[in-house]
Amino acid sequence: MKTNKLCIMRLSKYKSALYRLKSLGFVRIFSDNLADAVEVTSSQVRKDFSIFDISGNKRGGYKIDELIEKINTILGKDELQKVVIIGVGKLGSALMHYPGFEKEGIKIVAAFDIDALKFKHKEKTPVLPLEELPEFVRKNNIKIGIITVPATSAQQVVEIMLSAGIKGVLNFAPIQLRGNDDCQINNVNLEVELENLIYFVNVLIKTKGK
Amino acid sequence: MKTNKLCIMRLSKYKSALYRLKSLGFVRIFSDNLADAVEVTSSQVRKDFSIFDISGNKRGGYKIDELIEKINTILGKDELQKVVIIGVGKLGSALMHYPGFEKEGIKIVAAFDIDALKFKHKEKTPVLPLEELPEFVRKNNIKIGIITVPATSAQQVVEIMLSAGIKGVLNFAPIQLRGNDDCQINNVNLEVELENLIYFVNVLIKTKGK
DNA sequence: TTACTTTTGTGATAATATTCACAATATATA
DNA sequence: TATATATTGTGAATATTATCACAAAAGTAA
Ligand SMILES: NC(=O)c1ccc[n+]([C@@H]2O[C@H](COP(=O)([O-])OP(=O)(O)OC[C@H]3O[C@@H](n4cnc5c(N)ncnc54)[C@H](O)[C@@H]3O)[C@@H](O)[C@H]2O)c1
Ligand SMILES: NC(=O)c1ccc[n+]([C@@H]2O[C@H](COP(=O)([O-])OP(=O)(O)OC[C@H]3O[C@@H](n4cnc5c(N)ncnc54)[C@H](O)[C@@H]3O)[C@@H](O)[C@H]2O)c1
Repeated sequence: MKTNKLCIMRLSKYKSALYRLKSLGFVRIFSDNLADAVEVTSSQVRKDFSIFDISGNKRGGYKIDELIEKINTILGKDELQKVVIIGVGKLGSALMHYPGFEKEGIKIVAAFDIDALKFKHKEKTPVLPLEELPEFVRKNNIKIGIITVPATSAQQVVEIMLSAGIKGVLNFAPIQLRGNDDCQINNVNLEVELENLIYFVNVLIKTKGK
Repeated sequence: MKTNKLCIMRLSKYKSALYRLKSLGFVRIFSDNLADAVEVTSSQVRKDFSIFDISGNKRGGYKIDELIEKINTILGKDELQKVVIIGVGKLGSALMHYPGFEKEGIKIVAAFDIDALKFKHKEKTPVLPLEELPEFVRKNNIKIGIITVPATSAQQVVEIMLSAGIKGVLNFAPIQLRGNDDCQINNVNLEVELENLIYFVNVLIKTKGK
């Protein structure tokens, strides 16, 4: 079973589109419709599905409910995913209180900081001292953590997370983190995203000029 | 000149690594060092450079200052990039006040919302009514906008932006936006990012089990 | 029931992206 | 200055990803 990051991201997008289409009253769907919704080709959709042995009905398409369920299973969403956030600054607290994650079965169960002013032991999503992270992670069997600390602290934080047993990190600090083979580190680098956009807009403007 | 999105993103990362290496006292750099810093292969670095006719010295590597300048030129960073934000909620205001963009020559010059409670006409980065966006964009020759409104408003907002003359959109709403050939729309979908991470962590845990 | 149409599923093919490998050459060394 | 060595720059080779194209299957209509 060959998979790659882009393929998995497309699965997420298919799922999201399927929820929308379902709420619009659709019960069955064709690769064509999904392709439109996600802006890929229909053979891309079918190929992605075939990689995961998702099959529909020739001429009948796919049943939306079944499809959503299969994709959720592939994406490991059968159970609620518990996630912690490290760094409760501007970005961290925006993420912490974002209701969109819980709708997707992702629950921010706690956050950690080193600034005592940020601590909130009694909230439904507590903000705790960083020292308590290892114990919390072990007790609650947390696998995923989000890093929203300044770049200068990020490497140090990731090391604490790894030794606590975290297996997956989503890092927002604009710096390349060193991990190990036991842990998947993905980066969201918004400076890079903006620069990329600026580049392609410049290309666009130039090629339109002629 | 063949380019692709990943290659441009790597250029951004090289640049970021170069600033760091420079601050550490380096003056010259080899493809090998950069490769380490960005976690790619050294031939990837050299190939990326050769695509843009960036050349170094055989045996002498690259001069950091020249390299930074060349990459900045490619990325269109010779002049300050003015950007607007639409949607001053939790995420939008985090981005609006993030100093990291200005360091990279990206300036958030104004934000727009429909909620009168958010308006701030007198701040250095004003929050203005959405109706004023078209005029502001034209007067200030803005090319880039960031969408941080709820998914339900995003399509409507992007249409206003396009007709105002915006050429590039960074969209944080978890929905596929329709644009046109005159405009580059890039998406940052954090739900998708997290789901992706969860998938690969599950793969990791499974393969470690055996 | 049969002919016709639509859509899937997938091997073959094409396009893209990365790595290899090595000649060319700039610098260091003796 | 001559020799040794490290590093670039890039075609060729490989690997990865996406598209094509069509046989097979399933629904529809007559
Ligand atoms: N704010 C944005 O819009 C934005 C955009 C792009 C990238 N980022 C990146 O995201 C990260 C957070 O940005 P922010 O604007 O929220 O910063 P911030 O300064 O508002 O918040 C950082 C938080 O991390 C905490 N912290 C610092 N060191 C820590 C440590 N060792 N352990 C635990 N907590 C620690 C601080 O107490 C603070 O609460 C930064 O790396 C930044 O570069 C932010
Ligand atoms: N907060 C997060 O951490 C987070 C994470 C992932 C994705 N997102 C996405 O980012 C977007 C913003 O999230 P948020 O948490 O900041 O939401 P929010 O509700 O805090 O803020 C939304 C803002 O947009 C404004 N708005 C609504 N309709 C508008 C319109 N038509 N024109 C201009 N402004 C309008 C609202 O007045 C509000 O100020 C959403 O699409 C959300 O799905 C947010």
